[in-house]
Amino acid sequence: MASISKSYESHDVERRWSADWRAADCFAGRVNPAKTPYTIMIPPPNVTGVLTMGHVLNNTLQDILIRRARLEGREAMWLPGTDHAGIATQTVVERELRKQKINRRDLGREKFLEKVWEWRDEKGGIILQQLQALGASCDWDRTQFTMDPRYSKAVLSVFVDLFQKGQIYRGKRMVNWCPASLTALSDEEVIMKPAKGLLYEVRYERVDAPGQFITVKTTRPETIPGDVAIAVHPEDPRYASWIGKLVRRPLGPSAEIPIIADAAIDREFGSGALKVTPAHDKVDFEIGQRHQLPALDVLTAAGVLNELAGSELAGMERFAGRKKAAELLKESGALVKEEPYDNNVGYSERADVPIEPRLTWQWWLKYPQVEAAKAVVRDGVIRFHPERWAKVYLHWLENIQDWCISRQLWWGHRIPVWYRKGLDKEALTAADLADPQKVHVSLAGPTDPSDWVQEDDVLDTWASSWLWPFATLGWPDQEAMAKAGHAYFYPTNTLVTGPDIIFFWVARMIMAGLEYTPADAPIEQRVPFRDVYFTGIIRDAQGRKMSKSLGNSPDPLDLIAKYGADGLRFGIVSIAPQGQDIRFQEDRIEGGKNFCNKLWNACRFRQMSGAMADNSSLAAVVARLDGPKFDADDHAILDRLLATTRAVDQALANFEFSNAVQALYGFFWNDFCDWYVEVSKAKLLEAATKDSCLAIQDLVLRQTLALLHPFMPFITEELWRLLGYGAEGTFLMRDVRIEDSSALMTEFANHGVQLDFAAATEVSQLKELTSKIRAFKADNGEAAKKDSELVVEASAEQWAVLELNLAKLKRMLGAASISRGELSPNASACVTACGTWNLIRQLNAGDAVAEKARLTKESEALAKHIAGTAARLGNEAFVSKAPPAVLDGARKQLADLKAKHAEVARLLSALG
RNA sequence: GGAUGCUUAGCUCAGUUGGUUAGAGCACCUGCUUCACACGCAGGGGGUCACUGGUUCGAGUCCAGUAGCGUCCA
Repeated sequence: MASISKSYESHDVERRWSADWRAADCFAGRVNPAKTPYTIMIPPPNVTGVLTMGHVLNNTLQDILIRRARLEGREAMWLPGTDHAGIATQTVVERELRKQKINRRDLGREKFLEKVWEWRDEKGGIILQQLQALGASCDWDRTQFTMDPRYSKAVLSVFVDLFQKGQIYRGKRMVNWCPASLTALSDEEVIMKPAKGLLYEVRYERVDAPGQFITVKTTRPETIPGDVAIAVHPEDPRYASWIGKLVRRPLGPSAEIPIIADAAIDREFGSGALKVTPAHDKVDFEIGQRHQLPALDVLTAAGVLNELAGSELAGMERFAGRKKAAELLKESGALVKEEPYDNNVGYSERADVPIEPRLTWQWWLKYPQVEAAKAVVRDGVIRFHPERWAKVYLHWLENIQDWCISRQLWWGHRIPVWYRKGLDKEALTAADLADPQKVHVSLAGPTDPSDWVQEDDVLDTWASSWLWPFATLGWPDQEAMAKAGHAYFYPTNTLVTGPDIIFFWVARMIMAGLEYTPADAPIEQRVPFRDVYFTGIIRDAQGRKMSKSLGNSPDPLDLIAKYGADGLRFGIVSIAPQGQDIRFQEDRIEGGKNFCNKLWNACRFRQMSGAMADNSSLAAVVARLDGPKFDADDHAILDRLLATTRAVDQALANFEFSNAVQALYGFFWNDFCDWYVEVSKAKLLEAATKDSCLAIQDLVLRQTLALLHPFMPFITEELWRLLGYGAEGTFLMRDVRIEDSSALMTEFANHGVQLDFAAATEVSQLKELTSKIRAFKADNGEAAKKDSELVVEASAEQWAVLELNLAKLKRMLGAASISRGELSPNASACVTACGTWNLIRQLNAGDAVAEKARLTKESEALAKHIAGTAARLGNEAFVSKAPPAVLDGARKQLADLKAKHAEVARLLSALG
């Protein structure tokens, strides 16, 4: 067997196991009716993406769930893939092409798409390799891409189906227009940002009464040429006589526009009058509709003022146009005032430019299954963790708006709609759209393609990823579904994602899942997942969101190089409390690495301590235990092992990942390494106790490695092999079944090992004694002294306990001897209370004075505490109302305190 | 404006149905190259639990309000 090196070197270990696991096909999920499946679909990262800290957290958690499920004997399947990310990818490739002085429009649609595919084949999906470096145990052979031909077919067939069901329609409506990407966006893709702008007060002169003006306030004077009316509230007395009159538009081609009355007007804002510009504002558009007003669009798609804006503004970019418009209004005297104004401006999520409300033809989806989608979350068929996100989800569904699913892009699923040649797309009526002679909608396309023109638009990316949980399993193709094991792996179990895409993705997947499963199937079979775990957002140390532009996001690959994948995983999980945002601090990752090293060295110590015996199975290790010869430490460490096993089980069942990590860390470092391994050093010197002690170490290490494996897969697999727990060709990650605490106890019982759970009390007393004596030695500058002569005052019973543990204590206390003594009144000696025992120590005169002061202080503190407890017990209300257990606790506490107080008094008097 | 989360040690955070003297990691101080580990060991200091009021025998924990920070929605 290879010996274990002095420190853990992650790089080689990770590379080696990555390769071995892949070669042995350890990640594959296969249909196996003898096992219960456990499925996770990865939230597909953008194909343009690179690994961020958010991905590290999210995917580590998924890998923990998947690896744990495997260890529990379930058929785990984690399906990976990438999202074609319409706008993002198209933007990246366009940028690349621009460097070569190539414009997408010059290239043409087909050639451009070829370029995108080339880019994707060459550079796309790097993130999947990065996930492999992190140790993600995805079933890589199942990797999916939302633009794969088969997946695309699923997307388009859903479009056709929903169209046929009447859920999809085409309409000319106000959309969020991105003037940079030249496409419509859904409401969810618009980010509201506070902006500092100017509010312009502009006056419009009455046509029939020159010299009389009505003023309005606007942030967008450049759209004045698009004004078609001024609106006031019908009950506003200030304007009662104005309604129906005409005013002159103060900018752009000269025009006279009416003053109209509309109840939607806010009388409190500005002068109570609103300029109505239906082409450039959603509210104005609605007012325009109510009053049959035209919409004058003064902007081009790219956000440049057009000829309708008038010769002075035409050709100007919208923000320059705004400035110019203000100047022109000033010159003509129409600008009354200009003041700073804070408001919220919608930005395009992708292009990060202000969006423009714009009237365009788009495809819209009336969401299916809205009520059912509410019910499954409300009724707990799907459980959100933390639960509070359910409220956010339900609120969105309550106020749901139709989804604009068309995008004016090339990269994406081209909408399977064909228009009869020669038809004016912009002039189609609802009847036209329903007429198969004029509009053809199908997967296959028309049989006479030359007579038709296909829709240019593609679908919103989310209109493909909302099918992810089942389209990745071959749906709707029966043969592909059978091959992928759809019937076995669907529905999936857990979704791990960020709350930022609860609307984009989670809600839509639930609706799609419900829509595309048989309505008569049990509801548990129709939802796409049962549990949704929402991670927190990783922020930098200052609490800012990590972003490329701020450059405040560490590169996870650098962190892997520095701390190891396991260190990174362990560290990030340890700082990821349930559902709270996370402030990233690199020292926590360093802590993860240090823990790896600790684990490594504890195993190294085991290897150096004695020959390896049969570790090949739990039964084999347990058979080596010599139960009847266990001392208190043996009982206690196994007791703690069982408790830790239970704590981890429970934490994982509740998605409390950081609690699981904390339980393992505390157990292994403090209970095992700092205490049990230290007491082992004496036990290993005795032939009588050596073998059983080594067996206990083997047992603890075995169980700890299994419990830790989901969190730190590489180092645990390596140590598993090095310590002989698994034979060549077998893997901890694939071939091992983790035991829960009751299985461990059964195994112990089978081999005649009966744990004494009371031993923990004795051990905690020994720990207190040890710690007190060490503190005493440290106080006296004897911390490193190896040959202290210690005298302990103890009753016969107490001494009997100490005697059993003398060898261990001597070693840990640096004592040449520990003997029993009695305190006699003598100014040069005193005792220190060490839990149940007292340490007698010799003092010189000066130290005696200090000791007296110390004891006096302690006595006073005790007296104060006693008074408090006594007062509590003296309170009749407390005695009559508190539960018996609490009452007993208080009484016992008082008795203990009094005993301690008396003891301190005795020591004081002994000091003279 | 509505919703929601947070405020506990110098920092980042735990603290499960209310119950002894509120915990961890890091940082800090002291000592130690002890035959697994200095990526370590031992010892130590450090907290009016944001504020105000209420409920209760008892509040970090429950309720109401206030302030500050954050997020989502409009």
